[in-house]
Amino acid sequence: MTPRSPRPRDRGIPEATVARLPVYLRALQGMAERGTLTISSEDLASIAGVNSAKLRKDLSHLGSYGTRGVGYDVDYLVYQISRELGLTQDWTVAIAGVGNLGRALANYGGFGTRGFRIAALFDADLRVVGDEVAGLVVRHIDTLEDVVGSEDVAIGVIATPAVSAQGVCDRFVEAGVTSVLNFAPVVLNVPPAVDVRKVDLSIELQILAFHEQRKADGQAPPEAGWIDATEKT
Amino acid sequence: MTPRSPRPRDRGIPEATVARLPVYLRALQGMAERGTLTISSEDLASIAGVNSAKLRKDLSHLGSYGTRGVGYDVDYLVYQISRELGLTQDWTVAIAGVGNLGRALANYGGFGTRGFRIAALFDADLRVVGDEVAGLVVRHIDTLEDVVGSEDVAIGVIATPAVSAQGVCDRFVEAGVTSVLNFAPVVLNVPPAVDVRKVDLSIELQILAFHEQRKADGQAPPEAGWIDATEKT
DNA sequence: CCTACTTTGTGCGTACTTTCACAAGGGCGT
DNA sequence: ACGCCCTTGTGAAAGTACGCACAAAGTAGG
Ligand SMILES: NC(=O)c1ccc[n+]([C@@H]2O[C@H](COP(=O)([O-])OP(=O)(O)OC[C@H]3O[C@@H](n4cnc5c(N)ncnc54)[C@H](O)[C@@H]3O)[C@@H](O)[C@H]2O)c1
Ligand SMILES: NC(=O)c1ccc[n+]([C@@H]2O[C@H](COP(=O)([O-])OP(=O)(O)OC[C@H]3O[C@@H](n4cnc5c(N)ncnc54)[C@H](O)[C@@H]3O)[C@@H](O)[C@H]2O)c1
Repeated sequence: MTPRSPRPRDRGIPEATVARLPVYLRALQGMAERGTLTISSEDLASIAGVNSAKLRKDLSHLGSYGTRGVGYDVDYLVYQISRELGLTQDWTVAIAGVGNLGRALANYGGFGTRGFRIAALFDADLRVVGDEVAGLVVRHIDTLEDVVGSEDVAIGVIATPAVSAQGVCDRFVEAGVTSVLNFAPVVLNVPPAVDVRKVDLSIELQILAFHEQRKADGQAPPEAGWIDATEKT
Repeated sequence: MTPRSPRPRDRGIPEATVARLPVYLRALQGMAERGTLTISSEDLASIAGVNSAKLRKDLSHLGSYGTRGVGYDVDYLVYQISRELGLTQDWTVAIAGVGNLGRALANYGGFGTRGFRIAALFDADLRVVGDEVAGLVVRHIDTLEDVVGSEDVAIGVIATPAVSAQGVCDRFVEAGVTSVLNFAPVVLNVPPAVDVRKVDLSIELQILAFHEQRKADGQAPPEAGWIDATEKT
């Protein structure tokens, strides 16, 4: 039953590790651009804002790609992480809701450069449908099923108002999309085979407010040196 | 040394709980608008997309605000969570970087309604400085220190390009801001007394890609029934 | 007042995460 | 060819988080 024929790495990479791999990847790509050939776990961890033991353990889930006494080959590690994350192929993205946020997303260049191709924009508002945004013509939401099928959309982005989000999500799912990125402030209900990730700015602000209040309440919390700000999610 | 005079709640609320309180709060506010007076942990958990035991344990960190056999009083719980999160006061927010994203944020109405007042917009581009966006005149980034001081800004939002982010962050911190929400794809370095939360769309997409690849590789992962999509952060 | 029923609050086992600390591996200088 | 020194990879410990299952507490009805 052990299907570990090609690579030594295990099937099960911890979720916490997966969430950090993109951070390492970005740091490594920066190093590569600057011409660095190898990097130690200590240095990379420092750039990525994590503990070096954590970094090593994270990377150990992919395999033994380091060289003791030397560190990691930057290019090789970039490749391994990219492959692990599924970035050696391109992914097709569709955005539903072309308002303030949807437009910002569509116009953002940082996606395409990382292997995410925005293939379609949808909106329900007839004043918006037909507009050209970021080189794409906004389609009517009712064509979602057709387009998702023909364009082979893998990831659906929801940037509609909250009330419409569940409906749009259902349509994405019905059309075969199994990954959804949700910006609307609602909890989406999906079948278990579908992954949903949410980005919720109000929640982020509220978490900050909580800690801000704590600082004000008590007193100055203990201090010592500088730390790196990583996700405290 | 036990300063637990007024409320029974403990000083230490788990981070994971804090991150969920805003979700509960939103669900409860929806209930309140619809005129619901009380709600059971089971029902609220279902709406919020969490396990009911988890919900009860989360709420128990604030105190014993439920009534056995009945549930929780919606209005009372809204108040308690709001107070815990520090939403009984307004928080002043400043946004640095008024590009695609900064504009979307400034124009977004969902902040003000939740006690977050956008007090200032900053940009470095002289073609942008002076523009009116969402009723505010964009100020030059070099006035940041003055404005943050006079407006008593508590939260700084960074929506500049990645290269400028650390510099802008440093200025916020120097000016006394101790909470930062970062949209730029870089790891910010801050003193320990400062909280940073990041929103990184590329990372979210890459995490989705990872799971998408897994689905394609192996087979449908084991599951059963419908689940609610909560943060898997 | 007493019984039946509902729902909270939490003790406890399990699983995941982080961090420490160090043996083992590998390069490099001599 | 050898030994030193650096850095990885990983056991083990400590810290968090989760979710089951149930006693306790409260409501409602007779
Ligand atoms: N703008 C922000 O900075 C921001 C911040 C946080 C959260 N959000 C959330 O993101 C979402 C979008 O925000 P926005 O500011 O872009 O809103 P918006 O009102 O500017 O845009 C929403 C767009 O969705 C379209 N739409 C409505 N129903 C639709 C449907 N059923 N199918 C397809 N399209 C539909 C509308 O026509 C509109 O163009 C909202 O849920 C909002 O709460 C936005
Ligand atoms: N637009 C999106 O949907 C999106 C998505 C993901 C991430 N991001 C990130 O958010 C940030 C902003 O994205 P954007 O699309 O709005 O970029 P943008 O280029 O449209 O806007 C950036 C703005 O920041 C200003 N700026 C540059 N240097 C500055 C400085 N030192 N001080 C103050 N302002 C400065 C620029 O003048 C410009 O107006 C970027 O880091 C980007 O990677 C954006």
